[in-house]
Amino acid sequence: MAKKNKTAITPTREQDYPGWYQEVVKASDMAENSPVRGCMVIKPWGYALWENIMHKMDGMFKETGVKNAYFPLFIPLSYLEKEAEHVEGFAKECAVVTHHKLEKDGEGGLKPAGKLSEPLIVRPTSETIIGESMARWTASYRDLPLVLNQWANVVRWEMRTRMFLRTSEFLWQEGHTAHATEQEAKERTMLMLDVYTKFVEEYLAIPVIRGRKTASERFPGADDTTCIEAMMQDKRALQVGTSHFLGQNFARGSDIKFQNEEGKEEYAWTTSWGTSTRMIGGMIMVHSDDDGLVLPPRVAPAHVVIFPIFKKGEDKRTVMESALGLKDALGEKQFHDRKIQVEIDDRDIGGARGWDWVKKGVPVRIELGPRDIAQNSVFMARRDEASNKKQSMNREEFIKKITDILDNIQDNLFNRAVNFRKENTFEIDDQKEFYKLYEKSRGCNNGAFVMAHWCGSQKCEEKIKKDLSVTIRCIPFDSPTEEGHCICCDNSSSRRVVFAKAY
RNA sequence: CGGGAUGUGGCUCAGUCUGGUAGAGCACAGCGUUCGGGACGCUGGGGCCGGAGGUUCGAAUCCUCUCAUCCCGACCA
Repeated sequence: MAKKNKTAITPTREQDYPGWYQEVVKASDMAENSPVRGCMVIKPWGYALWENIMHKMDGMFKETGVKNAYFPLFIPLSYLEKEAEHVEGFAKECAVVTHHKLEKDGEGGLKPAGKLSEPLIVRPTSETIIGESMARWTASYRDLPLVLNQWANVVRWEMRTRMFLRTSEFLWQEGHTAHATEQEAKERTMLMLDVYTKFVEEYLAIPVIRGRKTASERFPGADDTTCIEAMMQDKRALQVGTSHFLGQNFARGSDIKFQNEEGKEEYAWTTSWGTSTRMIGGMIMVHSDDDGLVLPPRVAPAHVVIFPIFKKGEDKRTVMESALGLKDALGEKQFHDRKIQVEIDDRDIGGARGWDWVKKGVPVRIELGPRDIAQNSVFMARRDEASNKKQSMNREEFIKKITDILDNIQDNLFNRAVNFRKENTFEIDDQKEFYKLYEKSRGCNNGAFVMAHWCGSQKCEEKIKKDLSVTIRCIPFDSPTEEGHCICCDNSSSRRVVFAKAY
C-alpha cells in the first residue's frame, strides 16, 4: 500500500499548531491525558527524559553548593497569608484540603468527614513552608547561607491545560536560599539563572534570552524576577526558567531573622528559582517536526535504535547476534555524562516499526540486515534530517563516529533554533508596523519577537496586552542603552525590551 | 462563573429525527503470505449505548432529572 500521509503527524504545524503539539506528545508515547481533569500520565519514554533532565540539573546545582531537602505537600492556609502579594498571586488557583477522612453516606457512596480545624492547601510553590523551617534554622549569621532545593510536585488549579506546558499538577524543582546580605542573595539569583541557561542551551539545545521581568510579570512577592525566554516554532515565547530575588519580603513574612556579626538582629535575604516539566513542552515545540518528536541527544532516553531486518527464519539468528554485538559495542562508548544508550526493536510489524521511532524522536536509527552484515556496514538515518535520507556506513567507522554524529545532531538542533529565532526577531520603532505585525498573526504564525522601546510605564504595557495579547517577555540583560521612543506612547526610552505572545 | 456542544468496544465515530436482535474503521489476538519507507488475506475476542427515573408490549433512540467532558469567553509566572 502507498503511504497514507506525507507526514507522520496530522495535523501539521502549519495546519494547526496546538493540535500538532498534542499529537506529537501522544505519538511519541511520552504522556497521555488522565481521568483526572488537567492532570497527565507521564509514560516511561517521557519520564526517562525527565529523569535525564533531573539527573543533570541536580549535578549542576550541587556543584554550586546546593543541598536537596524535602518539605510537606500540604501547607497550612495561614502560611499563604504571610506575604500579601503572594496570596494575591496564588489564592485563585489553590487546591484546598478541608477533611481528613471519608465515611459512608448511607447511599452506597462515601462522603468527606472529619473537618480540619485549619484547611490545608496543596503547595502551589513552597516559599512559605520552607520559610517556616528557615526561620527556625537561622539564629546566627554563621547559619547562613541556606542553599536548598527540592524536587517535587506542585498543584495550580488551572482553567485551561495542555500536556507539559500547563497542567494542574506538575513536576519541578524549586530552589530556596537565605543569605545574610542583599548582595549575596542577588548573586545567587543570577548564578542559578546561569545554571538554567547553560542547561537549557547545552542539553535541551534551546537558545534563550536572559532578562528581567517587568513589575507586572514578576513573581508574586518578589523584588526582582529574572528569566530565560525561548521562541517556539509558532513564534510565541515560553518562559523556560525563572530565578527570583525575594528581598526581605518573605523573611519578614516567615520571620527569618539572624544575629549579624555585630550582634544586631536582621532579616535574611531570600531567593527562589524553578524549572519544571514545562521545559519538556518547550523542547518539543522548538525541535519537533511534522514527523513527530525530535530529541536532543544529550537528554534523549535512547541515542540509537537498531532495527534488525530478516526475511527468512535462518537469517534471524545471525542478524540478531550482529545487532546485539553492535549494541554492546556502542554501549561501551561514552557520550558526555552517559554511556550510549541503545534500543533494539525486533517487532515484526513491517514499516510501522521505523515510524514508531521517528515519532519517538530517537536521534539515530540503524537498519541492520543480511546485506549490511555481508558488507560489514550499517544503514543509518538521523532524526535531524529528512526521514527518508539514509546512508550506508562502515560498521566500525559508525561505532567510532557515533559520538561525533550525536554531537553534530545536538549542534544542528541548537543552531537551527538560533537561526529560526534570528529570522523571526525584529527591531520595530513604528507603532503602526508593530500593530500590523501582531494583528495579522494567527495559526502557526504568532508574529515574532519584537525588540521595541518601552518607556517603563505599566499603562503602556497594559494597553499593548489588551490590544494585541502581546506582553513584554523580559528586559534583556544584554540589550544596549540607546535612545528611542516608546512604541506605545512615544515618550523617550533608553533601551529595547522583548515583546511577544506568550504561552 | 456566562455562552455552545458532546457522552455508543482501547481510539475515532455512525445509528437517535421516524422506538423493533448494537454497527463501521482503526487498534488488539491467532494463522498464513509478506518484510531495506506506514503490508495483505482469513479467523477471532471485546460494548448492560455516561448515570437515575419515567412513557411503552418493547428505549442507544421519546420525556424528566443528574453527572462528566470538550469548545468559546473570563482567568492564568
